[in-house]
Amino acid sequence: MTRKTSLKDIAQLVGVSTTLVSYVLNNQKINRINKQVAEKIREVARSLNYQPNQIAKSLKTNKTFTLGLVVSDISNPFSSSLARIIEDEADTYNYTVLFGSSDEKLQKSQKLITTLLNRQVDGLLIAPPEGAEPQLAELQRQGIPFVLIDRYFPDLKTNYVALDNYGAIYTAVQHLIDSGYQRIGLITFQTSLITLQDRKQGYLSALKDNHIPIRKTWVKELGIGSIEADVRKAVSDLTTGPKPVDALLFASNTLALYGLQQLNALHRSVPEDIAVVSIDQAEAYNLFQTPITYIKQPLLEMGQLATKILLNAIKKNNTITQANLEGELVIRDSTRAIEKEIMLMN
Amino acid sequence: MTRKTSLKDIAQLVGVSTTLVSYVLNNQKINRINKQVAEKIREVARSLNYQPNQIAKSLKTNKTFTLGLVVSDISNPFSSSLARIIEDEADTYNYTVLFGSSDEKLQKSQKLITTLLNRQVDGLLIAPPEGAEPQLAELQRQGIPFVLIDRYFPDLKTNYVALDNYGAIYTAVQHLIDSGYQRIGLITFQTSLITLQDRKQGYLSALKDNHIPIRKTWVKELGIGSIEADVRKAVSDLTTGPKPVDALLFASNTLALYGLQQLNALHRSVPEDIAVVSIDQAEAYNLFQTPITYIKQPLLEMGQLATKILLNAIKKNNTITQANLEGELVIRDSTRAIEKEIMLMN
DNA sequence: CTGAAAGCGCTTACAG
DNA sequence: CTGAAAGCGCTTACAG
Repeated sequence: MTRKTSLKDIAQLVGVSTTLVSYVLNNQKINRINKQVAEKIREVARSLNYQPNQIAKSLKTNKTFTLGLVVSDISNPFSSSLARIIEDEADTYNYTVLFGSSDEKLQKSQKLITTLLNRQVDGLLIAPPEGAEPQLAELQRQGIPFVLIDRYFPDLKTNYVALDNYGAIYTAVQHLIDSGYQRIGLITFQTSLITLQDRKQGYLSALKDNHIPIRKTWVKELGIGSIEADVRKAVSDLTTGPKPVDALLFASNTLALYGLQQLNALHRSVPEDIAVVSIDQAEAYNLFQTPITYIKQPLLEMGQLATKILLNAIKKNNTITQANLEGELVIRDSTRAIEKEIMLMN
Repeated sequence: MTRKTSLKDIAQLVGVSTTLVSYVLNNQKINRINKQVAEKIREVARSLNYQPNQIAKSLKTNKTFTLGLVVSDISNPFSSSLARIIEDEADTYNYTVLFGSSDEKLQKSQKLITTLLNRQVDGLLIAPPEGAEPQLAELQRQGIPFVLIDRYFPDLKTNYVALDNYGAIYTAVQHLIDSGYQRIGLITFQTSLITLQDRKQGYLSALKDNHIPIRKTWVKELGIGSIEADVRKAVSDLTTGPKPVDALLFASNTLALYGLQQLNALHRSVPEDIAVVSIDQAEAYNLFQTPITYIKQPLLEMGQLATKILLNAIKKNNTITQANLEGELVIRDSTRAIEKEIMLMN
């Protein structure tokens, strides 16, 4: 690689000090500098196609204009959509984004954080896996600016931006009930993460408030082992037998994707045989036999707000911001009110 | 942020020079160094939780162990899947990935490349937009290591890893013909990019080799304006009228996603009314009324190979590698052979 | 076996 | 209005 031109090259060509070149190209103390000299410097810089070495700049200024993004898996549509929004927002402030996937593993998450910090990112956006409290507490202790996205820990006083999970699911279940569904199953992950816990809680509260007795068998909490097989089995279990559920709530897009496939495989009609609600939008829902009612996450707001909070934190603004944004229930055909046999029998 | 511990801190505490500390922590000249001193240095480093400042290291060594990834849009499943594979492969060699989305725009692509280079990435992985030849030629002139992914330019002697687009589509069309389809429509983008040109060429050649006359109206080349509306119109045009096509080939996952929705809207049965083949896998295809036959891109091989080639190029290996990888035609129900009325009429 | 010193490419307080 | 000099945190050729 041919050596890039440096401040020194320009200084020598113009016959001035690097100090002056630096000031001019950074538009500093510009009113004190001889106009002709400044113009000459700019001209030479242009002709040599000067590009500042950010690394050198960073070493001196202790700022890299780089953000670290730790998601669960960048190939998941939720993560990649968020990544795109963060990229755009960061770009507005001349920041670039380094990313990594933790695969919901504590160790990978820790390794990523360390790597990103060694690369001197100015701050971190993190979707932390279950049990990440100690890692995050350590970051806090070190005074490193970070914002959690999608997930957070109630015991940790950190910046975060997440969905109002409780409210979103509550609304969805209420909508199902209002549409005449009473036997509502929930397929979710088995995890202590507040995100999923709140979703379950929203479901339970909505049932309770509507005086619908809660049945343990209606809630399927899946491990992170063989998701596809587990979802398929859960769907079969819930929709088969003498008293199948009449509605199904999926607590994530991955769960919904596999669950809907299983409903296809079982030749269930939606919503005639069973109503369906999912969380997270996915292009895929549009290809299903029936358009799916879903809870739309405010991804744009989430990504932009998280980035803004982080940039503020980097600027030593020490307020803590915690945001639980409202989801939007997008009602489509999969939760249409159905004349129920059970009603006809009454 | 509390100041991080530096080499100097360790040196002072142990009572040696930073030179020695640097050697020990980098396992250099280790056989010449006093074992006890080395052990002491390691111990202190550990106790202070020393983390080297990569920025300082980079400035000196001129290596950042960072790769720049320029995709069209990180939120597109094709890009994000590739990003994930590249991330994992890069991580194997202790590299981290900076990413950016060009949105198929020359100017954004150029700006991204400049930004990434200013951040001193060791090399670039680029999915270039149409017309990027001059940008890339300039990179070549500067001796900057890079590898193109998914797209490339025949006139440019650069590293690239892409699909054998011609072969993949040829195989798909042959498969359609073998299944009894004769009136095959192609929906693609209007672009000079070889990727899409080869796809069209594969389609045309397969028809020709099978002595099926080529009809211009069967090929819809869409601009990048309002994709969804254009796809829907193209699908309607091709499947309506006195002589509709009996099979439809989508040249990208986005096209397929919208096209399939339109087939749903038009109440067309697949494959009874019309057969469908798409390129790129997408989870979505599984939710469609009929599982879709598609050309599976070898994403894993593509991402890994591209990363390996780039890392080799960074190590001053000057061979140029150009790879057109084979796609795999995954045959499913959407191209099942159908008893055709037209055949019955014979 | 060990260390003083130069230098990577910048920024910036200070002096004139 | 301008420049010499120090320094960011490392690495490494060189000398002893």
